[in-house]
Formats: sequence, C-alpha cells, structure tokens
Amino acid sequence: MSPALHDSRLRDGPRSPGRRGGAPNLGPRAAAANRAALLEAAREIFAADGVNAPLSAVSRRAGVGQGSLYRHFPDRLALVVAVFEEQVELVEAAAEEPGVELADLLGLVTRHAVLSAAFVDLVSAQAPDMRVAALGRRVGTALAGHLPAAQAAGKVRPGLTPDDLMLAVSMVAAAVTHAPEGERDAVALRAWELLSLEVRLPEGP
Amino acid sequence: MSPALHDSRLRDGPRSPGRRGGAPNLGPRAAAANRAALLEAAREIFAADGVNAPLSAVSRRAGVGQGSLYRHFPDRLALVVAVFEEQVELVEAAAEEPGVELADLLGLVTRHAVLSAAFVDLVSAQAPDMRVAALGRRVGTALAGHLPAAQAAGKVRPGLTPDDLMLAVSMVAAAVTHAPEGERDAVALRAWELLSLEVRLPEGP
DNA sequence: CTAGATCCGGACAACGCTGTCCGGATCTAG
DNA sequence: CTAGATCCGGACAGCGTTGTCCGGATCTAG
Repeated sequence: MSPALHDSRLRDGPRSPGRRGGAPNLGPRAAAANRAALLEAAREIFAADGVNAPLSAVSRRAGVGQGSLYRHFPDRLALVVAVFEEQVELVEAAAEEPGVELADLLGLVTRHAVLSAAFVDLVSAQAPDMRVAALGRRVGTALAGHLPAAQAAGKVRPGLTPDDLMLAVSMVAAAVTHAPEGERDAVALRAWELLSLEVRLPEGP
Repeated sequence: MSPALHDSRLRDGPRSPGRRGGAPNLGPRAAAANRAALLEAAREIFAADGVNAPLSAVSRRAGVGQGSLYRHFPDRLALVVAVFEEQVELVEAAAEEPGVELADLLGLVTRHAVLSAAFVDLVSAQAPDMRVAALGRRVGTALAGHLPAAQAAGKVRPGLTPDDLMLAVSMVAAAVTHAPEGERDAVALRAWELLSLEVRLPEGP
C-alpha cells in the first residue's frame, strides 16, 4: 500500500528538533564485535523466550543500538537464521569427527533442544523460508550419514528412515522445551528411551 | 504504577462525542448463544493460529462485539481454559465408555493434537496457572486408568508410567502441530509407532 | 403503554514492538 | 590540521492488540 508513509520527514517537516546523541564510530573492528555480541545475545534471548522475543531485548542485551541490529540483520528471520546456522555448523563439525556415532549427534542436538524446537517451529511455519528449510536439510544429512552404521550395529530398528530421525528430534526437542528448567536432562533421556533410540548427552548446559 | 490512567474519562473530559451505535439486547438466550459461538470460534482460531492469536479475531469470527467476549471471558486464559475444558470432558467421557482401550483414548487425544500442543505450551508456561494444571491432571488420570489393562494385554512395555504417557502425548502433539496440514494423520501414526504405542485414530478431522 | 433493567456491539485509548532515520563522534586521507 | 567518509546509538512514528466504556435497542414488569 501507500509507500514511504513511514518516513516522518514526509509528515512532520524536515525534522522535529528533538535532541539526539551521536555515538562513536569505533571502526570496522567494532562492527564485527557488534555482530558477534548480537548473535550471542540473540542465542540467549531466543533460548529463554523463544524466537518471537522482542528484538529490542536482543539489542539491549547486546549493548548496541537498534540501528546496529537492523544494519546487520535486516529482519527477524535473518537474525534467527544466523543463530541457527551456528548450531548447524556445530553439528556438522561433530559429524565429521572420527569415532562419532549417531548417539553422540542426537545428544548434541538435544543440547540445543530449546533452539531446535524454535527451529522446528520455523521450518514448519506457513511460509517456510528457503534458508530455514536448507538448514533443516543440513542437519538431516548429518544425522542420516551415521544411520547406516547404527543400523549395522543393531542399535536402531531396521525400518528407521532419515525422516524418522528428524521426526524424533523434533519430538524430543518439543518435550525438552516444555519441561521445567531443572528436569530437562531427565526428560530428554526418558524421551529418547521411549523412542528406543540410544543417546549420549554431552556435558554441561 | 499510576493507576486508572487507562480511563479516557480522566484525560479527555466526560467523553468525546463520537457516534456510537447501540446494539439490540436479545435477552439471556442470546447471551448463552454468544458464549457458545465464542467458544466455537476460539476453538477454530486457536487450532489454526495458536493460543496467542488475537482475541479480536475470535470475536469477529464469532460475530459478536469485543465487549461480549470480555464479558464472558475476562482474560485470554479464561477463554483458553474454557476451550480446553470442553476437550478434556470429551476425553473423560470416552474413557468411561465400555470397551474403550488405551489406544482409543490416545487416538482421541491425537485428534485434538493441535489444541493439545497449545495446551502443553500453557501447562509448562513460566506461570503455570492452577486451572490449566488441573485440566492436565484430569487427562492424565483418564489415560492412566486404562494403562493397567493395556499392560496386562502386553500392548505396552512393562515399565511405562502415567507420566510417560503424558510425555508421549506431548511429543506426538508437537510433531502433529508442526506437520503440514495434509500429512498430519500420517505423521501422528508414525510418531506413535516410533514410541511403540498402539493407537486407533478416530474418523474425520 | 410506560418505565426501568439488561446487555449488546463496536469505538477508542493505552501499550509494546518493529523498523527507520539522522545527529554527530570517530577514523582516514592528504 | 582539515575535510570527508563511515557507522553507531537511540529517538520516534506507525501499527496491531488489548481491554474498557457507553449509547441505545430490546425485553420485562406493572
């Protein structure tokens, strides 16, 4: 609809004289630091309050201005995708390490369960963004690569498909997300047990 | 903080003279009809858009004014609880019918899965409302009552507890909610299969 | 038929969030 | 040292949602 109506200059004249503070330009090094701070803040806020948490909270926690947030991540989805991409890369890296089994990968994904649940929310949103879907596929690929070995070792039922794995992950992620803070590990372990899948949970939170 | 600032009379004088239409009073019969229409509309809207959907959408779909909505249900939680209560009563009624098995109840709950998922969201919210928690317990009780029979028939693993059942329900509910509209039944069946639990899905949507 | 009680519908103000815009501080080049 | 480029922080307007308020239509009693 009517474009540019958001531009206050078109409504109020050149500008109301409100006082505005200028902020230092710390150079391109600070730009990268800001981006990192925003990503970390977003990871924490999203994990605590879900991916619909106010972005203003993210910029506040990161200690940067709103402007910087929107400069680095034009919209909410860009920020969310950036956060998830970090997690996906962690899983992919783990999948390449020698001696790693399916159970370890499932444990790793479970550790990121709260974010995973939010991720699943997005993957299955009514307008499944292409970038998000691609990230989901990368996780699926990483897991599927270790499925044959697990099947050969008799650790998972014969008929289990890669899609089943993703379904199981989303189920556990949801369960963990809904569990009270202090019982998440126990709930996760029980959930995997109900699914008859072996899991090795990595240390700490 | 400063109370009553919401009251426009304290700010703008007695009232701005804006024209307002009056609406007919159709008597107490209409009041009950309104309440029913609101519940039905809420059920549909919540199922489609989640329990955080705008309440204005509910009143619009029900074809009643905002005032009527807030008169019957003072806040969002009251409306949500009322909707869930209907579903819980359905499950409880089914549990009392002769010849019903655990698999039937699980199927029934699965049919309300989208609402169940929203329900789980609320049960595990940071401020778990007492009314919501009580509803959750009622479902748990209904399911648990049929657990011994299922165990005796060898249909579920020996160590399964009532809590496990609720956990499984929440997992399936999450999976179904995230599945695309057309695949929900298939996903639900597969999810129950991964959990090694028998389920009999009732007809229709 | 009249007076009063009831209660419906929707206008409306407050509020929180999003995304934009710009003054001005800092950095770099010459 | 000066001029220009860069980019940061936060003010701010628009927007959608919530919950309140009231004019007046309908119903009921006498």
